[in-house]
Amino acid sequence: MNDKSNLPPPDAPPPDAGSAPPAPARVPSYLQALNPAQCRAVETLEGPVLVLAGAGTGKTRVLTTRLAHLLISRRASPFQVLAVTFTNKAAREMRTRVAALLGTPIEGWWLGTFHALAARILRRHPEHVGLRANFTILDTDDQLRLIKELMQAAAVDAKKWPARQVLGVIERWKDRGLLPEHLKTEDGGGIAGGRMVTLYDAYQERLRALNACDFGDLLLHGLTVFQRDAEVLAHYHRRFRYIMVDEYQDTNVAQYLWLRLLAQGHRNLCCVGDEDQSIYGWRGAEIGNILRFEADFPGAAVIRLEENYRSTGHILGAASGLIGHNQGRLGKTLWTASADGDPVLVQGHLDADEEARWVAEEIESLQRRGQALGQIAILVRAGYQTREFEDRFLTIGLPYRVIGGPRFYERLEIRDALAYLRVIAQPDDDLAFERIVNTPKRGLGTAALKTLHAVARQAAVPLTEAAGRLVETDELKPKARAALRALVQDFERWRSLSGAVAHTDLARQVLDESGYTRMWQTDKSPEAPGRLENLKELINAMSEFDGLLGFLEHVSLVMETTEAALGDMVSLMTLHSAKGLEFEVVFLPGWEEGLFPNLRALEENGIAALEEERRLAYVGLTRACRRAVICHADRRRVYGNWIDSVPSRFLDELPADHTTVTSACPFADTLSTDVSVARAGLMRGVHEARAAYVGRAGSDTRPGPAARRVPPVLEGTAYEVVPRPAPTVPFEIGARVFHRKYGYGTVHGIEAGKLDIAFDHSGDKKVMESFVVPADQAE
DNA sequence: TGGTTACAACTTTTT
DNA sequence: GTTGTAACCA
Repeated sequence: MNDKSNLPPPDAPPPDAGSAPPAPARVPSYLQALNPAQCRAVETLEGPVLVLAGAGTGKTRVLTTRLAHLLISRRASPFQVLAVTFTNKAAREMRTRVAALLGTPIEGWWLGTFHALAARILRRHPEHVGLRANFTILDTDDQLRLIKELMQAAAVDAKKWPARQVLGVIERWKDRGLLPEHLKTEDGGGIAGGRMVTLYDAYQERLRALNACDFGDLLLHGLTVFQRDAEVLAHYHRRFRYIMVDEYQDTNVAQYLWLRLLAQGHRNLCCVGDEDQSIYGWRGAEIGNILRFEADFPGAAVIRLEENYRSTGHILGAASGLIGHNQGRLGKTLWTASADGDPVLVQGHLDADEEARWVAEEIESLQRRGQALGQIAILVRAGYQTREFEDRFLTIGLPYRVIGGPRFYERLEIRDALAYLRVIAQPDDDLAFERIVNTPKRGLGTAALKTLHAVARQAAVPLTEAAGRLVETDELKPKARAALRALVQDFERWRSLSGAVAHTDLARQVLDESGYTRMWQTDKSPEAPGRLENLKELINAMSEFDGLLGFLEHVSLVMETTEAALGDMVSLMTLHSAKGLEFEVVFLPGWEEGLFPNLRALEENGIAALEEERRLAYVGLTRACRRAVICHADRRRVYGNWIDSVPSRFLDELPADHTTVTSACPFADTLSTDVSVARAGLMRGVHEARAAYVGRAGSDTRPGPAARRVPPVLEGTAYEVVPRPAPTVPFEIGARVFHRKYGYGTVHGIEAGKLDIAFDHSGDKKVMESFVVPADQAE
């Protein structure tokens, strides 16, 4: 806990009485590396501070240096600093970078995500909210099953109001710090037949009975604990002398309230953020938090980081011009000392396929000039846009990776395995029990489950307990009874082992003895081997943790996949997942009305959504270091039908002196009037927007020579040209092959390194030889 | 209980 | 066009 011994000798004399802040004899080297604004952000330690850190202005550097500075100058011990991030990745990065600055790893400090820190506190005081210390943290899957159950019990039509939507409403309430008792019965409008609040109430009640909470509850319960127990709050006030928050623009109301309560102690709250990069409003983030900071914390110092170290002048100019159209801003003027570079290129296309083909050609041409593929990204508004690019890249054999796929802990087999472990760790976890009671099949079907539920409800006990009682009666048919008894005994045995055996061995044993492993071994579907592999990987991951409980906590709070291995490949991802990253070359396809700005977003949230979409565009542009290319297509297939599209209004908002506009549309200057009309319609209202989106033929409004393509010019850094690996094995017609994306298939045509493959589940595709392996070599 | 068919949905996503 | 879920049937 106390890590003073870990710290290097301080630059300043140690505080003897702990009162007077020590004055460093000289400016430490880690401060000399900063620019004046960054320096001020690091050295302004007392009182509320808002650091407005524009894109690429060295935000992380400031945060980590500030943290290191607090420790090195002996103003605070590690355990007196609370450092909150939004993602585990950010927390990890801060941890390693501070450790690097200090030259030693820090332990016992409070650095983590809102949720992880809140959970840590809640585990210490769970009784205030009716929980026990071993409470379960539910994931979306569990939440939805629970909601569905409750909706069925309340006879709410799940067709009309999908459980997803109901859960969404509850989560937004939680984001805003609202408990059922804060709401009026009619809140929630007509959703779920007007019974939203009743459902919310029932949901919370069930969670308590399950000794479980969801993500929102971690914060909400945290607030309740602080409000109910002044002693507890005072304890954390004493403890946290300095509080630092990253990505403040992404905090929701509950997080804001939580921070405000904790910061009341010493008032040393430093929030870092950028209102122009607030892109999570749709999941409860409240941009008002950052806009209101000075009003919330009177006397706050506001420090702007405006020197951008990432992008060229033209990219920065284009991005700044665009974001300047937003109203809700605190305002920053980013500048750079680097060269102007090339103007942002705006390129029109006929359709999405042509767009993908063109981008692929550009990438190949960049590659020929030595551009590393790993420094090229394609950032899309919606996940499905990656399809055309993937198809194209597969055809021409361009290596790429898609970021943001399905996550490890969300896979079916992993969730099943975890359910077994959860029941062992927390017998009240009915959701986990239900999940595996008949997986693998043990003849405990709907009838047996119904009886079991009845017993549980009648005696008001959890399912595990009810199962124990039920097998003593003859309510079940003999076969079902025997099966259930076996399961009950299994769990008793495993639970008694859990103290004695290593948790990894326990897990292995549970999977074997329950028949779960065998279930997949006998399964002949193509996914089965992979699933078994994943189960092994799960046990592997467990060994990093001391015990079962610690592992389960990790799984609940860190729902992320470990970083994919970094090969030299083009990255494909959504704009949202690109936040915080940077690439030398960025392609931004699909800048069309309806897609971007996104029509559904506008429908839901009007002008606020439009500004958020614009921030998303800003985030996209500012990811680029040297070159940004924006594309739009005249038509695009949306769910099977062709939709004519109009170039995005954001294109008009790009300052002309920072952009070069070309178009592949041969009618570029003949249809332009309709477009302005359509755009005007979008400004007036959403219904007209829809008409504009679906109804008009698209073209580029800008005058100028059609179809003249301005080739991208890169500044002359030379790179090693990496030769593509030669195809591995020659394939024959009829060969069974495996493909990373499309699965198993049969070759039925070969020409010039490309294979025609009939995939078992993905239809016929033309694929480069180097992208498939013989079926028997598949992982 | 498993398998098939019909129907609808379908923006972004971390914890 | 694709995918996932719910209802229905053998």
